Amino acid sequence: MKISTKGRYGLTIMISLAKHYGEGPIPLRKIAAEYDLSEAYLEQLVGPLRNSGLVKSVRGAYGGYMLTRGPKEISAGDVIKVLEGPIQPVEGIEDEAQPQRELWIRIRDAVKNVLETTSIDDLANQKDDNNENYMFYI
Amino acid sequence: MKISTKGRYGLTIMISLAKHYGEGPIPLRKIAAEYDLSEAYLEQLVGPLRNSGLVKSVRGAYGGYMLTRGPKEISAGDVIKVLEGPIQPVEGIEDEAQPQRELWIRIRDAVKNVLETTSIDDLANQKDDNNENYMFYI
DNA sequence: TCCATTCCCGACAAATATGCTATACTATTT
DNA sequence: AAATAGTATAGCATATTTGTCGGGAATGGA
Repeated sequence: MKISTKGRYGLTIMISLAKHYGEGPIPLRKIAAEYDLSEAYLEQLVGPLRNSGLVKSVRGAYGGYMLTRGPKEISAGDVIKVLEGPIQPVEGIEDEAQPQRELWIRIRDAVKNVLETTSIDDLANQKDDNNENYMFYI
Repeated sequence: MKISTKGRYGLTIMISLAKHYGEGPIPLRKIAAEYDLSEAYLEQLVGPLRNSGLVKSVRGAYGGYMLTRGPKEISAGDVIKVLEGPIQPVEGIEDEAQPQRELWIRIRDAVKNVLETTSIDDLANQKDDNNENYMFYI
């Protein structure tokens, strides 16, 4: 049970955009350099973020990405959902009454609650530091 | 962010043992048949459970596995931790003050709380049914 | 107009994880 | 001794993860 770099880097992008909110488009090159990540990989991750409407892009020189809403209006769950898949299982959990059902629901709801009540703005205003490359195991 | 069959089948084993608690050793063959799972695969999963002291084995004819403690004294977290990896990240989260740090801690604590307050006995006394093979996405 | 910058798109690939199967044991009970 | 059952290890097909690479297309500035 883990959150992969996909979700983590995705949050990194969103947090960086939140920090520069209102400053116009921010290029991925800058974010990649700032956090020492692969720009090409970030490009892959930002695709879904754009398609889901969390960020918008400006092409060309001096282009980049920017949040479509204020950092307070975007939750960590919005980002994780797009990059790591749905928080709620697509099928099975509602109709199947397996013994573990109650446990999965409890866990899902607990995680959901945290993800939905934590905004990108909250995270952007944490103390900043470098971005380690380890996998986070829950 | 998902829980794989490893953790799910592991819980299935533990729940089955909880249901037959006090009846002596239960062979994996029986559990595998009851839930229509591969016995050989369950054998792989029960290894870590034995090594971590959650179950003990009795070899030979009429042998099998049994819980080392009462079902109320074993939490879902005990099982998940063994099969899916540590709930707490091994390194990094404490000393690295990355922006997401607070979020990971909040999620970890929320999940941890659910896993630790839900006992195997709780799950064994849920309404029983078959065990679907889908992946559970959080 | 040309060019550097930047987003956009799709293919590919190495590494790891998942979900098993198979084999060959060893230990214990009857 | 034979049957039952656990133990250990290896292999393997598939999927996912974590990227890389190459080529476009749009844009702004010189």
